Amino acid sequence: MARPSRNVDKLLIEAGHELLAKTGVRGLSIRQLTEHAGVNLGMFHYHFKTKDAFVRALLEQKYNDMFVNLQMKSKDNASALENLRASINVLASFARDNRLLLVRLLADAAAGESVALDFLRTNMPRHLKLEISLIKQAQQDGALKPLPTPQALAFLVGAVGAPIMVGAAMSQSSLAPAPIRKQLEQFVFSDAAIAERVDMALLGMAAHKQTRGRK
Amino acid sequence: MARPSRNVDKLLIEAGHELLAKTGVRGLSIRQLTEHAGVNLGMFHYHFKTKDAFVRALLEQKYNDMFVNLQMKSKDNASALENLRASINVLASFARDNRLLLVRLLADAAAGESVALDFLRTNMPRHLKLEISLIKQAQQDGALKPLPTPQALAFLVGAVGAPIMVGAAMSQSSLAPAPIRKQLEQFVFSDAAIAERVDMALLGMAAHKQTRGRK
DNA sequence: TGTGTAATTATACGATTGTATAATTATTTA
DNA sequence: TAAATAATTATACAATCGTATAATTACACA
Repeated sequence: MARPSRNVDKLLIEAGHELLAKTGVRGLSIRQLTEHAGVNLGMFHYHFKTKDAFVRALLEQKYNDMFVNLQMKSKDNASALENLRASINVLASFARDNRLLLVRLLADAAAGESVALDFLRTNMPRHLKLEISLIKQAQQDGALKPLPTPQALAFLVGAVGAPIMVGAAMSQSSLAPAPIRKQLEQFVFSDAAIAERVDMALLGMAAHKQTRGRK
Repeated sequence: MARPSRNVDKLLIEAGHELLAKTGVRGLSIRQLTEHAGVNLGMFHYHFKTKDAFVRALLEQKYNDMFVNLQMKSKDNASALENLRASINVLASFARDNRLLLVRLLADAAAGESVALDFLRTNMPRHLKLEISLIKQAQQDGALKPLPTPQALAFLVGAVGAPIMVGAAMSQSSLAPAPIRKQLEQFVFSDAAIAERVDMALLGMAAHKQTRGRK
């Protein structure tokens, strides 16, 4: 190496993390990025060549940072239902902590952004695998009533996770005034609120002696 | 009027509805739009001036088309809980029927698109007002356990609605393979699946003699 | 039949985008 | 000290974007 690097690639990555959470993939402009990082425009192409490659690197790094701490270990001595409860709680707290990026990622994916779609396609199934098997196990145990897996998973994840995503989107888009945000923090984002939703969802999915008629 | 109109404005609106559901606000290009409508580029400015105005017109019209059929009438002789159950079912079926546009709208809003945000800010509260009051009423009746309103509403809407939105996004983005889509149709989108989720959610929120400890 | 006028066309402007590259700088090493 | 070379700069290109407008067309009506 002839000339020592000023590590502008790291500056770019850093700025990228800040901006991506605010603008999403499509809204992220390279010039805005380099300006924010205090770096020459040409350096972007020098290090990353294309925007897609950059965002990929960004997501990959964030993914590694985030998911290192997400080790889910089931206890063999506990029931499938209790393992599921614990697992969903961990997953939801994790989603809460990284809600800004997750909301962006989902929004980008919904908008058809291929980088975001690829990322989700590659990484999401891995993290839902455990939950799916626990749901099936708990159903076999008779602790949860037999539901089609897509329905069961969607219900559980929706009931617990959707409030987090919607809350995050509302907070960031100023769709909610300041006082509402405080309420969100306490009643939707807190560990207690998450645990409460998990309990309610599992209670709703529980096997009951008598199915309630609808309507 | 000197020269008879060929009604290109209606062609544009029609093409707009088709494209908006696929591309979102940001991804919608005027040239792509006029091309799709088989119309000269200049006609766009002639009729709508700006993209924002066009999208506003698009959403307004869609809104009128959609929400005409969404008349929610509570029955006085039924309990608040049963009124809530019926109301959520109607709302969810409605979301299911218009899921393509709704997903786009949410994604655009999450991306900070001001037209989408304005639309949601203006129209969403009106439709949730009834549900909020019914939740409070059912809680006073002792049918639902006392939860903070944001938590109760988010849980209910998330549990019932999130599966629809996620399913729609997955179907459209080819994030789900074809066989999975068939499953979605049956186990997530159907009236029966919706009703099942509503029942489960309300069951989870119900007042129970003894609160289950968590963990 | 000719005139007024609304609808339509072709074209252009300026801004912004992602990407690319030749020239210059600053350092290591021989 | 000179040569080699990685890092950095300034600048440019082609495409696309939303928006705008002068010129042309086609019809209603007097």
